[in-house]
Amino acid sequence: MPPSPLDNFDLAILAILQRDNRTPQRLIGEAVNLSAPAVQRRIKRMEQTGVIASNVAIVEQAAVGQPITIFVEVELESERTELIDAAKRQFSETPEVQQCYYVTGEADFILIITVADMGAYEALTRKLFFDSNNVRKFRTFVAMDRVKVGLTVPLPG
Amino acid sequence: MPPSPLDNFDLAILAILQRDNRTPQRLIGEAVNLSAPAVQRRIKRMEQTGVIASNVAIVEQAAVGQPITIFVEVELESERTELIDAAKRQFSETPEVQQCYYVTGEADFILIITVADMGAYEALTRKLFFDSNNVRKFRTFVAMDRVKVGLTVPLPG
DNA sequence: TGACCAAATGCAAGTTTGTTTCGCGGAACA
DNA sequence: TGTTCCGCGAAACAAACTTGCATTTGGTCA
Repeated sequence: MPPSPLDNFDLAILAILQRDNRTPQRLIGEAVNLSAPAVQRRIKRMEQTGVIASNVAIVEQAAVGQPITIFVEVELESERTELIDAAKRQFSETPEVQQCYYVTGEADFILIITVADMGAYEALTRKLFFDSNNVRKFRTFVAMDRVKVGLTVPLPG
Repeated sequence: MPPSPLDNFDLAILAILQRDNRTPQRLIGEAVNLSAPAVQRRIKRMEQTGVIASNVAIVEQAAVGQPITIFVEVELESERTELIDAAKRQFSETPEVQQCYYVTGEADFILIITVADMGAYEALTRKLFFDSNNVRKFRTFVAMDRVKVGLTVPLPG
């Protein structure tokens, strides 16, 4: 069964939910010219097929005492599959690692880290990088301005 | 007016909403030992004070034809304030630029870009970097695996 | 210590929103 | 032309959210 394609109604609904997923279905319906139940069915289907991965509240990190965002490019010593997987697992399990990508190019991983202060970051580098004997080197970038943040995907239409 | 501090109830509520912001307030109340209206009032307050920045649906980018994620480190020619601001503005306005950070270190900006294919990325580089006469150089990393993605903030407690 | 005030709570009623059911109509197909 | 299959809208229904109010809690000051 091919994942049922999305039509323009679905895309229009997604565009709204991506901005505010608590918009009442009635209003969504008015915006896209559909009845509320029709909107509801489409949302449900997109949730079940994984088009909508989740519904979450975005927390302002400064308000919960984690104002600092840091990027790290990590380069490993060995790229043996099992070591890569071990690294993925460790990064995934670390709460301060907000995002982790395995990439091509001059680095192997790119991490986005959220911490309270530089001391916390320093402690984290020890745990994640120095205590690992598979990290060749890492480069740190400290965010001065989170110019644009989100997981919004550009939608056709 | 100092931003009213968050107590353990608030943090517990945030932890839940960060995972699923459509959890019924009744269930949140049971989880944190509070009545539903109390939960509702706390959520409302955190929304008004900006602790909760927004409520959004997370869209699976592959499902909407944008399967490729790319990192770019951008280094500018000049760091004059007004040129920095112009760059911030342009990156912010570009839908394919999902995230943009102004950073310290060997680069000035780090971008996370979402595109349909490498052709789209190539076109975007032309528009964003080559057509700009203030970009000294940029380095590209293509994500092979989005190991961990989200905007979840680690919460104390 | 004791009285007062502010803030937050729980309960219950009222309102909005979300969900299911049902019958209808159009498109694809034989 | 008749049949089947989907998806729609209207209405009924269920669930969640919201508000008002009396009460409790915690802290301050005489």
